[in-house]
Amino acid sequence: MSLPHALLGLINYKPATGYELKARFKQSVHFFWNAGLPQIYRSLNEMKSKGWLSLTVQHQDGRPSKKVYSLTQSGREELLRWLSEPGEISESRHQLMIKVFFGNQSGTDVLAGHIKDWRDRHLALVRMYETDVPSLLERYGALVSSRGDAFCWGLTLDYGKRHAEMVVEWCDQALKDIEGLQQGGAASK
Amino acid sequence: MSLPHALLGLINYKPATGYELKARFKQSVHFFWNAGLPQIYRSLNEMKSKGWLSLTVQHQDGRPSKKVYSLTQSGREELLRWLSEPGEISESRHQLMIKVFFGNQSGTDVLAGHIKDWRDRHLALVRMYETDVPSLLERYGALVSSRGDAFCWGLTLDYGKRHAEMVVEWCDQALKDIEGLQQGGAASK
DNA sequence: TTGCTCATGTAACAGGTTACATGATTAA
DNA sequence: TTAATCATGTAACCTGTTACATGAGCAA
Repeated sequence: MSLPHALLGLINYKPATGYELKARFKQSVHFFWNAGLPQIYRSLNEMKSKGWLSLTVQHQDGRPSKKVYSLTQSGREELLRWLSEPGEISESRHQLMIKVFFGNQSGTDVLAGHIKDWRDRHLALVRMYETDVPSLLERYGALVSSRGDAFCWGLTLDYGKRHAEMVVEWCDQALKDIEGLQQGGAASK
Repeated sequence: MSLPHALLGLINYKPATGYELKARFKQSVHFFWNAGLPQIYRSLNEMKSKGWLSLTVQHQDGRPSKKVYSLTQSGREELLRWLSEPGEISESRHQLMIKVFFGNQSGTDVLAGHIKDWRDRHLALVRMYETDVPSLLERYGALVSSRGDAFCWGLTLDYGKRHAEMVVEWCDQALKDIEGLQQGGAASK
């Protein structure tokens, strides 16, 4: 369980409603984690009942009321406790790698098609990391920024970029290898 | 939903029981996907009721009977259909990156500790990809192997290794940056 | 007038994990 | 005699997704 802690971290920058939190996810950590609104609302309720959050209702004219959540002392403690805890090994469920693993059953043409797709998507991601994302982080950073925050966000950004680049390189090599296999020699029993 | 398809792929090499499939997962795709026994048994039942699998019960002396599943024609078709389908973008839920993102809230010492841990684990993974895993794949490959299968398995192996190497490199850079931040300049507002 | 943004949620379902239950064989 | 391996599963629970429900304001 970890979504509640991600929410604690975001709310700790600045109190927020569930709806706003959804948007903050999109602007910040959504490359590494995302969450739907129903799940956010559900989590906020649980967190409140654990005493991690306090709630202020803001009435608005002509719009639904806002439920603005803030961290309580106990919420702040829980966040720090979790952040200090050694992380669990994250399980990646990697659909494409399964398809690659069984690639001999689908045939190398199908396989090469998937890999080309994947390469394109990750190349686009690399571009995004280079152009769109920094400005996004900057805009988001403007809300609450300290130099330390910006530094940490930069680290995750760098990770995402390296990851996407690694994938592109792997795809290139794999496509070369497949070509070699198709031309070079018989690839059956 | 994709576990059933991974199971189809494994059974297609050779008929198997639920228990054996769990072991095969461990020997083959478990870097990219894993599954518990309850889930495997549940999936096998569903797959059978969809007509993808046929079942033979093998009685054994002094041991519980085996339920050996094989692919039906319809199962083979479903597997090929799924393998040809373009893959969904896999959502990685990356706990450590969340902790990095909020690293300024926990402090750079805690953060550096996590990253060191992670570096160690991935360095161990790199070593494993270099030594243990190839022999594992070979042993597994001996069961059913064709050159094409071995080739595809090698591709996933290469991906895993590249990934682990990339993580180690990122960790090294991040640790350097953190050090620089701690020495170089004030890291507050 | 069509669709987007703001703002709340509920209900049902799908997928994955953990705990519980059984019981024989075999190697340390 | 203790623990691991073989072999089956059920029940409960946690998490995440999708579909449904409401309703005002505003821009194209």
